[in-house]
Amino acid sequence: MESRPLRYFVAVAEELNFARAAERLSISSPPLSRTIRKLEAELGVTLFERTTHTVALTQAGTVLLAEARTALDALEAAGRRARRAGSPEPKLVLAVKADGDAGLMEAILARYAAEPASEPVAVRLCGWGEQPRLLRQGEADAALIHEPFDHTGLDAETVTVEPRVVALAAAHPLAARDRVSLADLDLPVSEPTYPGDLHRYLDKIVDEYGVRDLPQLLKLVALGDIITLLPESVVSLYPRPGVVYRYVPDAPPATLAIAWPQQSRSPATAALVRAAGSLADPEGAHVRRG
Amino acid sequence: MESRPLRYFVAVAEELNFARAAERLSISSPPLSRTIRKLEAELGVTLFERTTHTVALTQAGTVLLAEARTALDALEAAGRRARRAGSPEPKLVLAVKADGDAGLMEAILARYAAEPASEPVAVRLCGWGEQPRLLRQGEADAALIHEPFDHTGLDAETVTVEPRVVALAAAHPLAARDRVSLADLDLPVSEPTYPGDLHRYLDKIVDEYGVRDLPQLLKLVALGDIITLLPESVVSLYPRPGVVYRYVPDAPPATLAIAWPQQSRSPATAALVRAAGSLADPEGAHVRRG
DNA sequence: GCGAGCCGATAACCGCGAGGTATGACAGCC
DNA sequence: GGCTGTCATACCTCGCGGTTATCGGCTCGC
Repeated sequence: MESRPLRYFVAVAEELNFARAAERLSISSPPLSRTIRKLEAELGVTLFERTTHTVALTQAGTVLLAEARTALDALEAAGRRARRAGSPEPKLVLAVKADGDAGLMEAILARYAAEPASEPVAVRLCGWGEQPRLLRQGEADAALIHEPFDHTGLDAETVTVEPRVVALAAAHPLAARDRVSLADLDLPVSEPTYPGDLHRYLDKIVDEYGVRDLPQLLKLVALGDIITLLPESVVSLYPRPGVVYRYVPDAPPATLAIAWPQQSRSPATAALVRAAGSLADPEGAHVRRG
Repeated sequence: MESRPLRYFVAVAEELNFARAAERLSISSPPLSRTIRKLEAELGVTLFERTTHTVALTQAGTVLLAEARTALDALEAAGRRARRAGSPEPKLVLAVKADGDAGLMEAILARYAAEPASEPVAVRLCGWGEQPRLLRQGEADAALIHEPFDHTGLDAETVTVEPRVVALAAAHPLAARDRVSLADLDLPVSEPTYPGDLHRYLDKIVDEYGVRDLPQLLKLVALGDIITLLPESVVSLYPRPGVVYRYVPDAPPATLAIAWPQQSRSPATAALVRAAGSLADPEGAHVRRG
């Protein structure tokens, strides 16, 4: 199995249109068409159901799309990690969403610096939920990230668990109360599978309003357009005139984890994980693999 | 990053000799040499420390070797899984070492057949510890395997936990006893990290005597050359005149797990895992990911 | 119901780069 | 000091991945 045909296949599978896929790959469509046919022949399987005006994935194609993505990610990761390992002064790259460190970054780095296996650390700031991709593609060695996220190919360990607050417009009726319950908030989330629901809820807001970061999100809160649950640690970082924060004791807490690529067994990464893990309160901490 | 240079790199890294690597790849050495140099240039990193008579991996090379192996495995897996998914009647492939199913195979398959999402199952017999590779390279969808094994890229769930017996030559002094303790056996294994030690111990025997399966191993036992710990379930499967089995209550039990590739979320695989997992005794069962 | 417009497949051609052979440079060994 | 074994270089060839041009067929609009 070669990588190029798989890359081409992924492009077509994502576009479901040969012409657009070819453009995206910066080639013309004939070689793309040919390559896909050759791939199908090699696998002995039809990957696309084509009529003249529609392209659809077959069952085998659907399987291949998922597999190909992870394989190509692994390929990229191999190159990136080797490059970094050979750089004159290899640095450990720690990916963090801005202000997504629960205020623990300094403590983690300080503890890490005291470890014998420590190396210089470069902090890489990234956007909402970008961390898994960065780890999988070898652009980062470790990441601080809030649960839940897709653990595929990653190992993770809990760093800290924080209470939740709700961000409300100052004029909101509930703002008068000292603390509020989940039921008061009437969010479109169900209790049992809650963390995932909250994720989806945030995704919807991100889609709908196009917000890219916390300041923008809080602006919407101030305008009274939305309310949202946040980890306690953001309260002191984002004082906003029109926004009040209230504890939600019965909301599932926010879990911050440190994650790293599963096959990475480098002493430096291990030391960083140890440093972050040692901050966790003993009973709350646990390892989750996968 | 392309797959071909990586394949070449792995060959050289494993042979540590360009000529032999070229032969293994069925090419001549100049294009190999060139490709490696090009790869080094692309990564901006030297992968091998070469003198005229020795080739050694650099730090970056060591990192790349590990990463490349997993990436190439993923590539193979993509092809194999797509091929199987597209075959006229896709079958679920379950890898098992012969007699490594603790006698549960029939029960698992029967339960599975009752599941709504069940598909035909093909059992693939394999050798000692081959299962992880089969899963990673896409040759199997699930595997029954004894802990411990390398969980990288795999998820696993405990199926059953069995007591250990020791296989002794009939003439062995301890054969007179009804049950023996670990201390009596004087095996070169330490208690706390035991399962791994047992694995290493078996590996050593396999290396030293060239045994490939249980009958051969039991022959050595009958001859009095070795003693070995086994799961209880093999006792009734391998009655041997010169061999007696005795319980070892204080030995760590043998844990049989069902494992599957981490990214595999196919309903059929999930149903098989469910079927196998439902046989586990509730308190012994747990999911281990990674 | 028919023509215009898209879209994927095919054909013919081209150039790069992967592969081969021959040779060189160099170190260690009898 | 030749001999052997190693990796690198030089040079040639040819296949394959790339392009442009063209075809064939479905869909949609009027």
